[in-house]
Amino acid sequence: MSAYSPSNTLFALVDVNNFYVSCERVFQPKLEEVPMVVLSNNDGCAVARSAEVKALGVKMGTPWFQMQELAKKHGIKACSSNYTLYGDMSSRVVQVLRSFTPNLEVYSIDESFLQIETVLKQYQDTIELGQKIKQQVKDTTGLPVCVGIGASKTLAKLANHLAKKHQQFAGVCDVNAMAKPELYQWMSETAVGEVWGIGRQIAKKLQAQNIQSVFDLLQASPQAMRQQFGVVMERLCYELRGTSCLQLEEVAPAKQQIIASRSFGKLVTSQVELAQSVATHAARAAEKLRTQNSITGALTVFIQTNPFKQYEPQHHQSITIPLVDPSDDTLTLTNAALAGLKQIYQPHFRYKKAGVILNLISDKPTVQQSLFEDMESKGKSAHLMKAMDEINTRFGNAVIRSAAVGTNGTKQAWQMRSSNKSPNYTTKWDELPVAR
DNA sequence: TCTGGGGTCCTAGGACCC
DNA sequence: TCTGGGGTCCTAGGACCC
Repeated sequence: MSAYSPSNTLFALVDVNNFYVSCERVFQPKLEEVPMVVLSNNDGCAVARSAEVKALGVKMGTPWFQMQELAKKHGIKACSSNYTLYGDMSSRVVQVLRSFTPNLEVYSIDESFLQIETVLKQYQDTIELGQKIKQQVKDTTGLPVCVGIGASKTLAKLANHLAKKHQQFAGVCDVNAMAKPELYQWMSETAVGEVWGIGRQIAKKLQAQNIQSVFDLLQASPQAMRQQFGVVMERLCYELRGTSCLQLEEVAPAKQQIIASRSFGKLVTSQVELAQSVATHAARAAEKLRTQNSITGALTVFIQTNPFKQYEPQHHQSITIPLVDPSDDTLTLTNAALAGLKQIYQPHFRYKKAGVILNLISDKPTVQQSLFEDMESKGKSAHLMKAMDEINTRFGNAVIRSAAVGTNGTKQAWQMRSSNKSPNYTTKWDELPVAR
């Protein structure tokens, strides 16, 4: 049996180009064509770049002070961020998209997935639909978007990337409608690190085994990828092959945590100053908590030194304070946070950041896995390999959570548990021949 | 001198119960 | 039949996303 069912679904990913920059330009048209960035809190670093600035090779997150020279040379303008404005623009975009289909997932502030196979019959083809969406968003909100279409979310993401990068798509790309050779060509020209879910670390490991392009990854065996990188990677491989594993999430799942944190404009050493900041964060977090009608059963406080100051002593400390009675009360949460701070604070360090995390109450089961390989390394391997073969032939691709082998002197027995992500084969004893 | 602020999921491993 | 650490909860931390 397989956890992955084939489907004929078609996803469209609609993504606003350079979202924060584009929002600023809607209200300041004179910034159109001007190379510009939007800066983070404290005007620390660039969190959005215009196309011109990207073309200059400026990376996401580049500190503003590091690009002074470049800015002077190319006339780069900088804006402080205005998240209220961006949030408002975001909901306007979503409103337009909903007029195309109710089957929509708001994935982030500037991206939505649409399930489009049912809408399609009103249009000549997917490209026409994509262009309509693009035009409609532009006319209504002033924001430029690109549309990527594919048989899975991951492919829709990839298509969106192609639409953004390559002029000839005119902002709309459907990898599902493409002939295979053409798709493979694009895939081999796209670095594996561009795939949704492949970050820096994994990309590095993949490249080390000569998986450089998206096409290379497509060729790799999902099972082998799972062994090395885990179940998320396996899912991703199937997604790339056009088997959809990630569903549209039309209703946003309840949040599991709420974070309120800030960097300091300058380094802080005194407990009093830290306490002021922690109290502010606790209050802000409590406010967020109440607006979504939840309560918290535990609260985490953390303080950190500046990781960029390599030669300064580093201190990352956090503590979780359980609340006897789950609460949403500002005073209760603030007091708990301050009590936590008292326990982790150490003088002599220069702190850069402080924050509060609320852990929301949920009935989600915890997931644990331990691997055969690990048990083997603990010296239980004598008969484990046999047991493993046995288990594999019987249960195929079940995710094994733990396994054990025992003996009564003449017979071997094994026990396994699967994870709760796959069919639950809980405890099961069986006999194996004794190995010698 | 100056380097964001949110989130998610998965895995490892300790502690305690039986 | 009845093997032997398994069951379960919790926390920390790494990887990813925008």
